[in-house]
Amino acid sequence: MGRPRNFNRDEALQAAINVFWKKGYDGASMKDLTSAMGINSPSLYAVFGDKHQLYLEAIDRYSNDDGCAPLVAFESEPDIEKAVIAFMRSTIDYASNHESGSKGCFLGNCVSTTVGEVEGTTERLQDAITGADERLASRFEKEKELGNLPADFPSLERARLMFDLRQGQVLRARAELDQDTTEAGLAFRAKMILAV
Amino acid sequence: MGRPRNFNRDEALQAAINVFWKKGYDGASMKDLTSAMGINSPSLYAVFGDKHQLYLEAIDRYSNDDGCAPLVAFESEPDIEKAVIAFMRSTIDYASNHESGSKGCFLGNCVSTTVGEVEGTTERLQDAITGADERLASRFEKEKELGNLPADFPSLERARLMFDLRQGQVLRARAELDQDTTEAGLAFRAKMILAV
DNA sequence: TGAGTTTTGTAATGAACGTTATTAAACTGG
DNA sequence: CCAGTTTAATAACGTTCATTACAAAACTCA
Repeated sequence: MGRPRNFNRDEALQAAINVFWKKGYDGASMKDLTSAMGINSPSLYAVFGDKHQLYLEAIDRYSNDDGCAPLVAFESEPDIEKAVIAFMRSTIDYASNHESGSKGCFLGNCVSTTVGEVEGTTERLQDAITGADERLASRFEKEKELGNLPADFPSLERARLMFDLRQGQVLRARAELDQDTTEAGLAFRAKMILAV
Repeated sequence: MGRPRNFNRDEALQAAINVFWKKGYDGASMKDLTSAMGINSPSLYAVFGDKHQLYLEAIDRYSNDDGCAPLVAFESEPDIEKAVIAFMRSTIDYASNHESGSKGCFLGNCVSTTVGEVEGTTERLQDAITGADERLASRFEKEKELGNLPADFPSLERARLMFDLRQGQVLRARAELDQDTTEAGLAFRAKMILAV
């Protein structure tokens, strides 16, 4: 069986992500996947291997793309305090208003459901978490060099703090709780993260 | 079909919780459930209705029992700062070393996988979250009355902060990341939560 | 002990699962 | 326009799913 010709592999993968995101690994049936991706099952097997490989590829793709939207927001705002707020606001927005209609964070769902259950997920998801920690921390380090943060600022510790807070916001979004409530107190959180 | 006589309903329900916790709603097969619960499927249907009702009952039971172990730890420690630390330490310990071998938090998994997908879960899980917020906040209010916290202390906001932090710790536990790393910086978090 | 009822175990149900063989269609180069 | 090859769709595979009918065993109370 050869590969299909005129279809967009990236779009199909994105569609698969949305299905896995909404229904989980076990909850997503091949029928759910193929109909969302606009291909038949033989094509899916030809292009992606099988359901399991497709899932791993979905994780990789999301990790390098959508998943780090808040990180990008954090890195592209020059002022560090505004950057922290941008990170959290982006998290909330992304987790509540994603175009696919899915709520929360795909990677967070993967952690909840497949670590220790589906082969190959643990390493990927651990890397995603520690990678985010380090990426946040490196921005803090840069600010220290610039003199915008004190020399004894514990970058990694605060990066983890920031990331942990994020998970609570994601949980509330996924539970479809009021988004405005979640936004309240955001300024204090930013100050706190940056406090010595 | 009548109800089985000599088996412990509570133990069976707890076993079901552990299966759902580890495998999720879709991932848990009736075979997984019945063999863990030590009953045959006809008995399960007689006692709990069906898989769906069993799941809802598992949520209720966990909400009123295991799920609030950190809340109890928080409420039973007299000193408020130590209480905050006790809450977080209990969270970490519970999420990493539960006797069942399951990692993270069952309710967190439920939110990730079944809100909007399995009927009856959304209200329950929303109540669990906001209920925890309020229970934490009420302790803060009590401390305010006692003069241990300033009169303008924003109890609910800090309760939410505390709960959100918890989710990050739970995520790391579920991802099987180093527990000690998660414990580091705990003292700062407590001070921060209580800061004006 | 023995009739009647309740509990337990087995087995069968139809549907849906992931996966693949097979057939039909579309495109290619000559 | 036709032979050869690549892509798409259908249909079938065996398995497992949640659920239930049914048969065997155990207990209750006389």
